[in-house]
Amino acid sequence: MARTNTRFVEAHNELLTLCDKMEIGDFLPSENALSSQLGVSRTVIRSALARLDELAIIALDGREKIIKRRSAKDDRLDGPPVLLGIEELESRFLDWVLRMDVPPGTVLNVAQLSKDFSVATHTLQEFFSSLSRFGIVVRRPRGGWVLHGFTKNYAVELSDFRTVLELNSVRHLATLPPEHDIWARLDDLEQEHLSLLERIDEDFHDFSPLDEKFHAAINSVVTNRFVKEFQKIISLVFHYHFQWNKTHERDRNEDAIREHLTLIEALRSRDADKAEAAARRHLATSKQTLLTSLETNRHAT
Amino acid sequence: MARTNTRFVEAHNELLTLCDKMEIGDFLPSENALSSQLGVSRTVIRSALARLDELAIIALDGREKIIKRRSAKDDRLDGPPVLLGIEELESRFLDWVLRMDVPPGTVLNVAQLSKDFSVATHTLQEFFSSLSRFGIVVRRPRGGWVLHGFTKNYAVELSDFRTVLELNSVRHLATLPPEHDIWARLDDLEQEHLSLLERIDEDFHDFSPLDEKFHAAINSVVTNRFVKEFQKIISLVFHYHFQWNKTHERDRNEDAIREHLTLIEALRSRDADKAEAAARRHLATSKQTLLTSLETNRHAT
DNA sequence: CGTATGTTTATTATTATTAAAGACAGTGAG
DNA sequence: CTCACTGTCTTTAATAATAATAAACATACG
Repeated sequence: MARTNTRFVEAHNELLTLCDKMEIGDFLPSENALSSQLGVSRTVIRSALARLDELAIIALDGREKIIKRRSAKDDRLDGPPVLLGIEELESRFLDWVLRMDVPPGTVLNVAQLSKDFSVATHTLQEFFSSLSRFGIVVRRPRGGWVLHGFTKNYAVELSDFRTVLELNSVRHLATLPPEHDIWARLDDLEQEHLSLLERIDEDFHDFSPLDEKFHAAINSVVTNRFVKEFQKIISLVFHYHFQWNKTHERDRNEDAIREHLTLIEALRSRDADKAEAAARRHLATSKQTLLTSLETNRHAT
Repeated sequence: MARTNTRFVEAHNELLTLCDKMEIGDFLPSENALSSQLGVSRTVIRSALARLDELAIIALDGREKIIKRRSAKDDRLDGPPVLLGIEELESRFLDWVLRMDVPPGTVLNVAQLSKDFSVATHTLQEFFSSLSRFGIVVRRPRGGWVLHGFTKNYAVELSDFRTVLELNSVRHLATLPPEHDIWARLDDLEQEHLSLLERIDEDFHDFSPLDEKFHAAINSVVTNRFVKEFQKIISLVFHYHFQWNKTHERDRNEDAIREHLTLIEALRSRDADKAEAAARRHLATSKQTLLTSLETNRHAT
């Protein structure tokens, strides 16, 4: 019970390799030095040293920590299974929703999911709480969580919000000086789009990552933590749903590529109005595709 | 240890009053009926009934639950102290940051705060996790939280984000038909502004709530959960900092009132460009005020 | 045969407990 | 003396254990 002693085990083993690197009879550095070297607190170092003393690998005598013998395989400790942190959890959870096609309204079982994802239940709770800010999950009155996002209404509002943010990026981008990095990136992206267009019949599946890359590039010119935070959610939801909707995928993607190219063209001409119009057109198409995909999948409420 | 039995205690007491309302010798309804009536699970009802049986207030005999006697004062149970939920916590926490003038970089002590706010530590953790989406607090590498928001950079990015959202609202508002509610609300707000302007020398403190009301009205025309979520954070941070900055408060507020009036005027003329320009000017002033207030308070990084 | 109850299982919210971090004070070598 | 080092103690956060609850299932009664 209580927290895992991963840090202790790791420090202990690291200390072993450290001893083996030194000569028998040498003195180990001070506890303070060791703690800052291994990046753990002195408390951990002291417990590890105490164990090494017990194993007679070192001899503690006041300030002196004399190395007495080499370490054996058995001296090393096995730590508990490492649990994932909250960052890894995010992508794993969203991937799960995506792949398993979890419908809105599903009750999320914290105990079960924590096993599946091998995280502490506690970590999942926190994670859900943070997602609840975006309404993707909501807390039920008496405990428990429900997957709530990914409904039609949600999609509409998210699309609209995306449009507001991205039009702002586009307007800003059109005013940037020619020496800005973005122009080179746009040139590269243009090449990638043209190349994909040539082999669209076979490789239309490759559009999705390219789409994400393109929109990420556009938004990268605005350095704003709120925009970036939303970008993550937005790109997730869009690509999630696009994977569902397999109807006319080839044609949709071809159209989208052409819209992207038009936007790049307009941006390069530095005509803000033209660029905005092109962006607006493309975002409207995206929104429509998203809504269609919702209807064909009957996940809407 | 483990969770509180609040639900049991409450159901138990409710059941007592229910019995007292009926005649001695009557039969209580079925467990299912009671559970749906009191809004708790059958398990809770069964535990409560079992206790009432022990106290000889009712007699359980197969399906029959016969009322045997009236309840006494002592039969009622006292529940544990009620802990606050996560919603109440939000306002209490933000209020604490505001009043105590907690500087950025402060390490937030979950154990201590959970006592102060009388919530479970667990609840605080979840709450911080949700705030971390907006960067107001951030998680430290090995556990713990730091108050991170409310720095200069944060303020700049928040202002910019606010501008993007609010200009969008303004553009939208200018296109609304005359029969829309918003026009009447704007008329009312105009009167309130004019009235405050007349007595500005004495009542300039009254501007802050009016400002919030005005901006809330503008944004109310966009029904989007993301916009609304942000509105909450934005209005908090702005009014938080404005309370700090007492320099030239009267003049600042008078200027802001005039800017509001100009914006109302422009909106009513349905000239989108004019309205946008007026809004942009006002938001720029707001941003400047926010930055100034940060510098005078030396909380910036 | 349907409704009510008895029983079991699953799941969550919360506490108790331990690991780790950090503070403080004492100690001894230079 | 003093400064780095160690011993001890306090505080804090992460996790396991646990009680409360919900829900599912099985059984019995009318």
